[in-house]
Amino acid sequence: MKTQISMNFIEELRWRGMIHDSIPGTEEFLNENKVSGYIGFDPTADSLHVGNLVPIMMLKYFQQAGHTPVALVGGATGMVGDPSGKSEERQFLSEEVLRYNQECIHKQLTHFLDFDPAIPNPARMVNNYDWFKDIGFLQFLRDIGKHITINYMMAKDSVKKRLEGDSGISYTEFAYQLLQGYDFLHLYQHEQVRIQMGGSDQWGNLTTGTYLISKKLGKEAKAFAVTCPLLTRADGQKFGKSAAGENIWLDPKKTSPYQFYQYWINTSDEDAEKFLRIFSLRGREEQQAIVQQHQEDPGRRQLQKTLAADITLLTHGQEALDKAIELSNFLFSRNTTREALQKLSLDQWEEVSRQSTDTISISRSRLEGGINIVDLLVELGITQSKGEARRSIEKDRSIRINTERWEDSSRQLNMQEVFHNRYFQIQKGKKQRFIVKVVE
RNA sequence: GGGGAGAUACCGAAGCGGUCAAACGGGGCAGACUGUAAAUCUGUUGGCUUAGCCUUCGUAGGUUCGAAUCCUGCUCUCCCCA
Repeated sequence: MKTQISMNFIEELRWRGMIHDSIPGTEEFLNENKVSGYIGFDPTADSLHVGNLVPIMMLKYFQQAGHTPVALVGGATGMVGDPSGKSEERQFLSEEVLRYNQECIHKQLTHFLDFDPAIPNPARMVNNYDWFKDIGFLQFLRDIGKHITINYMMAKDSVKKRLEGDSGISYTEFAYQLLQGYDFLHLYQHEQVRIQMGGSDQWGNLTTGTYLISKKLGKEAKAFAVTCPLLTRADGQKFGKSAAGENIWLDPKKTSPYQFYQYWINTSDEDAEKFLRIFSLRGREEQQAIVQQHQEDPGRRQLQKTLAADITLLTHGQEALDKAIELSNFLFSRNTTREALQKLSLDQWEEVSRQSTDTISISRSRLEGGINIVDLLVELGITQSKGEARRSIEKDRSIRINTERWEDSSRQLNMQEVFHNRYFQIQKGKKQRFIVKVVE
């Protein structure tokens, strides 16, 4: 991963549409100094998800601009809970779970940031538990609490909303901003960090940090902050969630590269250009050319394909990307007919099934005597109930076996549909494709 | 502590003794049109051994030939007064 292109970081973010707010003077300061900057990640799950990708890309561009990115995992703050954007008090996670999650997140970040100590600005990873674990409550009150007034803390939007709301806010979450502010101060003093970045919902927390630094270290101490807008989708759905509302994870075990690729390929025209700007490492001119191509021939969906390929490459690597594309082409190509499936070798089927976590299995004994199609669809979880299965077949006419429409809900399916004694395909509608593996 | 309103399917919301598996809207799924876009139009959306049967209208009982609808206890939510 080569990341040594020097550029104006803020300018870069600007054309990519990634600036929501920044402290005055940030651009000049970054142009004159190569510094360290950080973003915090919550260790609330054992994988990052697509929603975390925006801050990750910020760090990526930060590093490309010659600065040093620091990823902070909130081992301590994660134990407390950020009230920003939350209407209710958060549940605690155990220390053990948090630690495991931190490790996983660290691993994932290495895909995006260059941690190689041989380069001048290798990325670093810190965990705020390391400096919080030894601080006593009294010490914290004297060192930090003294510098910030309650008035200041209550003026924050995140706090105000909760004070107005019904469920209130606990002292713990109220104090959260002090913890995050202290993070910045600590990193400022010990890691030469001069800027904190984050989503626009973090603005209040970031400014508490810069405020604390100036209070504690004096006016000469220069600290900056930049936030990016929260990503939205034109259709109003949450960005980074599947139709079912589940997160799209970066962990290939949770969301397969194929599914990941499919998430992006399904991006609407309206969103694709915006997303490409944020997530694609391609430069401005190149992106403009792609957008133009797309406008000339939208049917080719060059924009979505580029978007999906670029992000999948970055997240999962070349090999996984190639396979995701291959599988997508195979499953969605018009040329794929029953005959084409029949021609596939067993190895090819193995390959296809390995890539897709939409692969489901059924035991040979269930199939050999013939199984009712309705029972099969329910057993495989393709439909929720037999009623739905019948509706899909007879009313919607949306079930296809090995690309051919299945018309009769009472007809039995048997080993004749199974290729190489092992695999066959089921489609429900236009977008749901399943590889079924016959197991012993 | 006193008074009032309410809890209906994935969500919102009608229904106020039979014709209610429950109007309508949203969401979901599917079909048509397309480009695995968007918009639009259409169908569908508790389960089953489907001319029928079973389970659902906060929860437990009761009244009735018959209850989502009436009565009682319980739980929870919201509002007003203190």
